[in-house]
Amino acid sequence: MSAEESSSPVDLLVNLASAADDGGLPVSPVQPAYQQVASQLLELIIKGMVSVGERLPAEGEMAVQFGVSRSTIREALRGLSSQRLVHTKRGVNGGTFVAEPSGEHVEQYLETTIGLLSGVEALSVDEILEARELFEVPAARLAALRRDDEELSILKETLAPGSEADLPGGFEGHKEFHFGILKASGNRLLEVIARPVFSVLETRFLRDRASPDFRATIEHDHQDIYDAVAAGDAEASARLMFGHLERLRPSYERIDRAAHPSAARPAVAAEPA
Amino acid sequence: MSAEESSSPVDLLVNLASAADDGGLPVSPVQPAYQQVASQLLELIIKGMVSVGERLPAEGEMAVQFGVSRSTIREALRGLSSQRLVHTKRGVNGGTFVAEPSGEHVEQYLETTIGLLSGVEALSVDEILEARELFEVPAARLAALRRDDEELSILKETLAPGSEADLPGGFEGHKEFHFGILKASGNRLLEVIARPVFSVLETRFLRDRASPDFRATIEHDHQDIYDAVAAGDAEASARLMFGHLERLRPSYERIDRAAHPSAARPAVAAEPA
DNA sequence: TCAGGGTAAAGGTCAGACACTTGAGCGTCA
DNA sequence: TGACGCTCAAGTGTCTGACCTTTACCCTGA
Repeated sequence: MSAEESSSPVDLLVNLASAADDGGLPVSPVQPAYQQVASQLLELIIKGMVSVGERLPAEGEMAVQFGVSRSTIREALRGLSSQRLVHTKRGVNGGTFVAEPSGEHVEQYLETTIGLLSGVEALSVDEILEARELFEVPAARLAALRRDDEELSILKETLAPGSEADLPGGFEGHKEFHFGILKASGNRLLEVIARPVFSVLETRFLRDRASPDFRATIEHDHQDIYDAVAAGDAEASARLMFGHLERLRPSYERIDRAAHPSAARPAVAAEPA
Repeated sequence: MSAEESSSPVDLLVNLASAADDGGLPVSPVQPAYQQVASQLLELIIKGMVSVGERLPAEGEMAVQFGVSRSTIREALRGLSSQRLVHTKRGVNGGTFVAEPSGEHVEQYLETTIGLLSGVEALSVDEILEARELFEVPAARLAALRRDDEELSILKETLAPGSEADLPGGFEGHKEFHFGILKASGNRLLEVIARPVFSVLETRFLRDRASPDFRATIEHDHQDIYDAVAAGDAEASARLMFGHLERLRPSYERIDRAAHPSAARPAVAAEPA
């Protein structure tokens, strides 16, 4: 209850007047101490005042500096570490370190959250499907223009027939192919964002696992897209990807019909050209 | 260190054999108890075994059920609450509640993380810029097709000349215009993802605030785009948005030149048609 | 030189206590 | 009858202080 005295022997304390955001109706007077501590540490990280890999003071030291107990510091730290902003190590030379941000963590978070958003009113399957097309069609275009030999050979691997046939539904190859396209697009932000969107659709909204001949269709599509990407034909890649996704669409639809009888806005996606 | 006895008087405990992911080199034998607890609670939430708004048992009760101390439970809870998966309330009828997932939280998280990713090797400004075009150009197209009257009038507001002229750089209107387009696109996932991408560019990579005549150019662009959206001309909207973003590009570039001398891959963005 | 044990720093966990918040119930008084 | 206010209890917030566990480093001895 007293992060007031920022006497900071170490130069960590910021004590930004936390009267910041009254986000609406419930005018909560003060934040819990652990939140204030977390906010201040977050500020330090975001503003780059502590750099990646750097060690924060020991929990006990921070407790003294912030004028709170070690438990409070630890609760603040848990929050940050669950956002992958810091990580802790035990033992001598252990401590709390500013984490190197990684795309994987973002993907993980997005997959969880998009899944949850789709569980409430906040997001319909149609929107996720549309977003997927918005991301993957340009990705295919970019992949055709930028893929290097290694990316291409990795992509080719995912086409290998039967190699994963034993997997439930045989959709692992499907997944890897699309991830390969995203990777070959050469835009890591696009990759980081599109992968969880794809994953949510696969893991949460795919009821009817592929029938044999539908699966053959998919594999045929993949082969065509691969050929276009390999040939460096951007527009063909985009067009084929669009066709592919449109063919897949019925497999995903009809899931949230009941739960979300939203006003069906016209489905106009990213048809290339 | 003993979340073993899932005797669950309440039907909450899942005790999924947490031997899951050895994520690489450091083969840590066991996870800390607070992480195990957090994982199990996360599982409950993701799988929908506890529904949105529902109250979890009191901290003390959970401590008994999981066979750990209340501090451990609280640390686990801090992690979940910092991911906005739960929130706590004090007082009678207080407790820990499964949070309603909201797009705002995702945006907040994405803005932070994309910013951090761009601070290390993981993401270049070019990639962010490209992603922005990938998102906003289709958004303009969709906005032209779907915008309703309210969205249109809100969008019009952001064009009001001089109303925000006092703001630093006068870029608030700029921001609101682009957010308005995203909203009018009618795809909430696209909106949630594109907004933080925009924000990162604005807040972290915009050094030279607009000169007066450059600002005039921007406002002119916005007016044109608005007209196209209002007219329902999808392709014109997309084309104009593309041109607009290309005109803005130089303002963002040249920031990470030194830090990221990455192999400049050909910049081929989402030119419409 | 190298293996082994000791050591100390730092996080992980626990138990118990008290403070603060807040809704609900109850009673009093106008 | 209704509004105000008091009290109570449940539950989170915070603190204290202790002990355990992990682990890099150092020192010793073969």
